[in-house]
Amino acid sequence: MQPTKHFRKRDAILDYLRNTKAHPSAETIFTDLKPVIPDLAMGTVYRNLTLFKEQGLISSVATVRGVERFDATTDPHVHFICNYCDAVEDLHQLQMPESFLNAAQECCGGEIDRCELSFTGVCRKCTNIKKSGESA
Amino acid sequence: MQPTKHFRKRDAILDYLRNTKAHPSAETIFTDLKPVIPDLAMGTVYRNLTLFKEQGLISSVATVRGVERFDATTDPHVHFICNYCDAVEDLHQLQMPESFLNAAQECCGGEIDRCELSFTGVCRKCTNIKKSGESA
DNA sequence: TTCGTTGCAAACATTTTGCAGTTTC
DNA sequence: GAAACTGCAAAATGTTTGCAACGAA
Repeated sequence: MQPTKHFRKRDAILDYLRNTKAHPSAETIFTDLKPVIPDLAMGTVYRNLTLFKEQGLISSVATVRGVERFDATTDPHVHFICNYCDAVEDLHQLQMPESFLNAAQECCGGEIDRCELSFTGVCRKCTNIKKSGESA
Repeated sequence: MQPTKHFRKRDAILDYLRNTKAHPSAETIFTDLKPVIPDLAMGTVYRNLTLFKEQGLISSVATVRGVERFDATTDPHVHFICNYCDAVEDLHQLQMPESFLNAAQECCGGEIDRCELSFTGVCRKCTNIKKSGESA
């Protein structure tokens, strides 16, 4: 059976997350979807985000200035967080060494189910802006 | 010149942080210090934590269930966060490979100033509790 | 009709802040 | 006395939730 034609907010939210690399906050999701779905409510965004997390469809990858950021990419990867523009980028190329993960499991003594690695700094774009500001 | 004898809240808060491995929240700091400093206010705790962060004396190591957790240990190290009891533990023994850090710097294109690695799971203590609960 | 989904607004929890009083030097 | 620090309470921020209305099957 075909999914209903009628627009379901839940699907829209998940689609949005699956089609972005920006690691958006609930607020960003809301703001971006609102023009498309005028009667969308923040409560719905939060409720569905909570649901998706429970279902393992998305994960919370960071909290930047007190705001939770989400990612629909399920395989573990490394993030870079910019202190200036608050962007959260993927560092796909980086792979955590297997031996390192094993060592972690070994020494924590408990059960590890997730691993979150974030580098913080100034992204390329903001570095350039800073530089041109200084030289001016 | 000797530091004043008079009790300064700021010092007490920093001392507290330097003498714990628990990665406490603002609330925990407040609750633990309150009996010792009865007229301590939450505002003071928050204000000083913000200050310490700016000065680089402490850092925010994680946000667990929406609550920020602090650490006065400045050298970068790995953390383990328990999903059951919300404990944040150090994994001192683990050292991130130098080559890995270099690769990160390389591929992010910007400037890295910090790196935060956290494993999430169930700590030894809570694993035991779960086990004894199941077998009972 | 039944159950899941949602809008709305109120409630909540955490953190920040303005102001006036206090402490430090 | 000037400047820094703090208590208090109010405000701001981000998130959750109760309830009634709505939608899908």
